[in-house]
Amino acid sequence: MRCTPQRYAVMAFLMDHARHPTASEILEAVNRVDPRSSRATTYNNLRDLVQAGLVREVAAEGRAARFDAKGMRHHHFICDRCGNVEDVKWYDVPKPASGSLGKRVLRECELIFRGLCTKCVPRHASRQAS
Amino acid sequence: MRCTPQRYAVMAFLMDHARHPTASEILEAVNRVDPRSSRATTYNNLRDLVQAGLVREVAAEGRAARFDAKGMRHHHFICDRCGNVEDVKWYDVPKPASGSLGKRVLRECELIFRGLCTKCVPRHASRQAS
DNA sequence: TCTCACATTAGATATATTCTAATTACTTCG
DNA sequence: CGAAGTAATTAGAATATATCTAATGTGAGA
Repeated sequence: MRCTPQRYAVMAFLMDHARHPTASEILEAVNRVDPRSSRATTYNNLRDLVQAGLVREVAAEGRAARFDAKGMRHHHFICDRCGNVEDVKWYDVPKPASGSLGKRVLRECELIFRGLCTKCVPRHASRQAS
Repeated sequence: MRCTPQRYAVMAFLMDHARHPTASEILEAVNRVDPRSSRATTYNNLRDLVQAGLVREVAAEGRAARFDAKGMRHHHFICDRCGNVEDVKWYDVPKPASGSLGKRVLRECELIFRGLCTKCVPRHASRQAS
């Protein structure tokens, strides 16, 4: 895999932003600076980077896929209210009772926390303002 | 919230199928039997059921949202190869070190395992056939 | 029965992603 | 350097997914 400017820009952006941007956000951000990159290229590059193991696609419910430079391992916190995905410091997780996984081969596991993020906690009592 | 035939059909289908179907799959399945239900209704009902706490939207990477009747709690196993989402018997997970969550309010947490599902293990060594 | 709030519907629209076919750029070889 | 082959990029079309709209249907209580 070559290191093209577009590919590099995608990777660089992901390394800089722990915010788990969507493909569109990445595309937009990359295009603000560099040789205009097209939608297709951004999606292609994201796919390639995921395949190469440099980037991870984050599991979340939202409609748009979110991405994450595979740096330090971490768990994820998803806010019930604003939908933001944030990182939570990694700690080891106990494996499931032997047997519950059957013949499956386990590669990794990750925790997903749900609740209210720091920004949304103060508004806890109030209804969804929007 | 009334119990309409369409809503009931959605719920019934989800209770019957631990397979985490997508909205389209639910729509299609429901329409095979009952008074034809429309896309909009299915999406509306899924949204209502999620809000009512009867159904959960599953966190996975795929493009289409997947749903899950909120029966017994369980974790999820996502196959690297075929993308299927399967249930894993629930067990309690240690809370993160106090402090890593900051001011956030934790509501629940769930584990996501990744690896190869029973069907895909035998083909482990081989390349992706498709 | 009448009425009103809630449900449903078809289809249009919006959003997200992938595909296609043509072009461009890098690398290797002469 | 220049030709040729391969990979990358591109614009826009096509597809998939989700939501919206406005009209219509339905059921419970007055």
